[in-house]
Amino acid sequence: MSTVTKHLQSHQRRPEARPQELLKAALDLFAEKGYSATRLEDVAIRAGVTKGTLYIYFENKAALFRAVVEDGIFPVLDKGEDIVANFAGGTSELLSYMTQTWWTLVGESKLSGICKIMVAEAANFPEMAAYFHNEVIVRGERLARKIIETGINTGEFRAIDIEVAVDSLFSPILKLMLWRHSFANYSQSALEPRAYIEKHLDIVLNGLMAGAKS
Amino acid sequence: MSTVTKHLQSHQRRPEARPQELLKAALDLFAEKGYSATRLEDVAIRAGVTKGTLYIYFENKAALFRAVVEDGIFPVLDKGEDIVANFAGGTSELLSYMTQTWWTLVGESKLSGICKIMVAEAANFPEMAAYFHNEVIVRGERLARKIIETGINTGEFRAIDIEVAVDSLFSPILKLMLWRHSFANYSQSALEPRAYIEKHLDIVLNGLMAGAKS
DNA sequence: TATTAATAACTAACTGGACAGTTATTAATA
DNA sequence: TATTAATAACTGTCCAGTTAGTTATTAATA
Repeated sequence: MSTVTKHLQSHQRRPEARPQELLKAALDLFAEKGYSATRLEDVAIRAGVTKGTLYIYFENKAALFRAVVEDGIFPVLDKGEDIVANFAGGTSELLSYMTQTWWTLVGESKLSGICKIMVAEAANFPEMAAYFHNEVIVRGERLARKIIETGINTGEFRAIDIEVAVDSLFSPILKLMLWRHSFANYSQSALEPRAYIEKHLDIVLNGLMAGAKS
Repeated sequence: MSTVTKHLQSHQRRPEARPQELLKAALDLFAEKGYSATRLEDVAIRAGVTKGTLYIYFENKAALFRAVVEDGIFPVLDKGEDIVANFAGGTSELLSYMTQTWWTLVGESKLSGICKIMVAEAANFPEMAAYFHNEVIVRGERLARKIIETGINTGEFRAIDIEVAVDSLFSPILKLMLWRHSFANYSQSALEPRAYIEKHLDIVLNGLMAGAKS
């Protein structure tokens, strides 16, 4: 065992850039493989460093994951809250705009993988699950509720159960995100996500029954 | 290291009962922890045997999981196909009956955990994912399609996109199943699943818009 | 401006625990 | 007594987290 090890390569030192590069690599791998199956060594290699370096910037695997969530999802929620607070048009238009924006910023991006991870690993990492639930899900649901409440208050929507309406509207988009990271290669859909979302909104807004309006 | 080991206990030999007991124990643990995080030793112990015995009855972990799926879900799909083939009433009633039956047989049972596992691990176990997709998801979707096609043909439903309608109707139930095994402890719903499902069907059948019928 | 001392970014190699799968041995049962 | 269910102890591998050692970079001093 040679204690005198040759270090053949010289390594750039860029302490400002490392955290973001590690977060990007981590998001890629977490989204692809899930939490447990992602190896920190792979994350490090993808970011162009070794595992030891990763531990300089992040305390442990859980802290890295938390940082990925905060870095990726919080800005999207901020944006969503901003849109809802400032939107001028009708509630149906807001719903359509919000879901399409969500799809662009989350569904299409690697962030949609976070959602799969949380469903998958919540039972094994209760602390992580509680954090994600409180910081992301609750916040997202509050946003959705607000939209539907507005629709009911303006008389645009019927006075249905808001909790259920939130899920009737957003569960298919959740499914779309989950499928992208699970069965995408096996289930070939005839539709693009954006068209799918529009058709879905049409169904939920206007109903399946013949004789329902427009 | 004593090669001469004392075997203090005497062990019952019940080769007929073992497989079912192992399947039951495996379903419990898979549903609770997921696929990777479930240890075969724990499955064996819960079934009252040791790990070596498990390997007498199942070739490996993947084979055990496959057996759990076949043993648990195939009978439910059989039953679903039977119901659809023989139902007499209207399509809305059939939808309601099917979703409630599904909830009783799958949602409420440990089987709902299988769904979570597949979403979670599909990317890491492509063979398992392909199998599950072809044998369970495709079969379930075919069933759902048939119901909606019937509704359109009888004039009960509008001529909407069937693929989208299937998801508009069933995604919230999927969400209910996934949540049961992930965020259940954090998100307290005001509604029981059965009431939730009825309200959801009301929304999708009749629409969210004010002025849509009944 | 050239030299050198201090700092900390970074690496490579290690540790320890976990777990899928194997096997030699024991003992129940037909 | 022959068969085989069942066990206990093992092997090999994987991986999060640690640490001892190396070197790029900064800045103080000559």
